[in-house]
Amino acid sequence: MWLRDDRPRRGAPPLTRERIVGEAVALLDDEGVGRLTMRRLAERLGTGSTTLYWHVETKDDVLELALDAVFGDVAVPEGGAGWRADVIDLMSGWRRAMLDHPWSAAVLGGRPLLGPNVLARTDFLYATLASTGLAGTRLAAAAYAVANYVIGSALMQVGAESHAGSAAAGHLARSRDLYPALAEHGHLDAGDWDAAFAQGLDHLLDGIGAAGS
Amino acid sequence: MWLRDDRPRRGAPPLTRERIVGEAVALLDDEGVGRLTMRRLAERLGTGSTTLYWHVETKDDVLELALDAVFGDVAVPEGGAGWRADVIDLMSGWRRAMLDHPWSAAVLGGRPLLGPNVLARTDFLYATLASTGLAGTRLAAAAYAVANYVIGSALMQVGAESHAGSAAAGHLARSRDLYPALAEHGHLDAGDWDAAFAQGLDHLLDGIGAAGS
DNA sequence: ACGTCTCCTCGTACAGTGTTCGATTATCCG
DNA sequence: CGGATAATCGAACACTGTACGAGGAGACGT
Repeated sequence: MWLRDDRPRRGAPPLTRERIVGEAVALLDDEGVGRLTMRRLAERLGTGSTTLYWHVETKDDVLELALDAVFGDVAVPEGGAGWRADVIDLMSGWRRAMLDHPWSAAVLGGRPLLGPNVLARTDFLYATLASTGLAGTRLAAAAYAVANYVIGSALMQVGAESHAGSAAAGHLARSRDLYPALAEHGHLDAGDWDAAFAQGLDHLLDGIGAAGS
Repeated sequence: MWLRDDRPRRGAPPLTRERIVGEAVALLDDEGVGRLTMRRLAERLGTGSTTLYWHVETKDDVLELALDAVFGDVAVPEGGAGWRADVIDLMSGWRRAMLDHPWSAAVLGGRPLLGPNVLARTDFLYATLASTGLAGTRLAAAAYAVANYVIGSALMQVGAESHAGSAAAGHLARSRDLYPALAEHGHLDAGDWDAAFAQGLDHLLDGIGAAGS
């Protein structure tokens, strides 16, 4: 997908890959991943559905492009505020982007993240973490740990919230005796997601900081 | 889904929910999530496709059940080896289960994890982490952090490996100047996933241990 | 023995899906 | 103006999840 070639052809056509992706994001935001259809997408763009296949190889391409577009909204910090603040900054934005587009969690699975927007932010993460003293494989592992944590967090939160207000709470309460520890300390579903995310990230960065110096 | 009722009826029928789920897992392992079809699944079971809908409400139910079945393979440690070893033990098994069934990463997205197998293991995680001194919301956040990390790790690894041997490496090399830090320290794709996972988990547990005491 | 009821199976059908293919138009270069 | 090339489109195909209603099989009360 990211290997293909899409240089602008002659005479800017009214239908571009950018327009397709933009409308796809809007459609996904409006109706969710289950309702994204080539025909529906084309309708919103005022074209025939098969026309899309001239600009895009497959529906999966649209999803991949839309996903990377979401990460394009993540602000890359200016840097210089100290590695820890910069990482927290970047990762909070990353998480917010995923929460603002909940379908991104479903699209993420089993797919390599190779879009330019993702790579640019990953690169910043590497560069920032390098100033802890980590390097090479150990740096890569630390960067992956942070990225995996934020992605997992957003994923789980989206999943839990998709169930909000349902009978899940009652279900958990009913099986109180089956899951005693869970019942005692409270499932996170009703809790403060932001604080939990910040705390977990703190733990992880504590560990990384200790390892780096 | 987990709220519904499936007590055994009169006279054990040859087609049970368990058999359906078992065959679904086998089919997913064999051919991947894109090839799971009600008709194909029914064929492997020797029944008509619409018969499945008597045992299962929707195709999504099959996926959810299959997903929880995967987590049923995760061994719950005996406990008593110390909280840290126990957590590492549980989480390594969790990760291995997801890597052994790569489709699970794709199924996970945007879905709440409420299956009994997941809950039982989450409960163990809570109970084990409680012995660090954490409790209440702070315990829940720590548990979520660990779970999110392992899920994110498996997710990313599956995604990266699904691309193995493709032109991705060449693509990254070609954009060396765009992503300098990434190029310098090496992407993880070719690296040692197991070691990276262990190191990241170490970092996280270091941070949690320091907070708990 | 018989009707009845409940569990379970299945064939048919429908509305929709992603994608292919060939024909058709629009737009530029020489 | 001719012709190549960029872009659009309609029709068609194989396949999807699922609703619906018709049936079969065995247990039960009488």
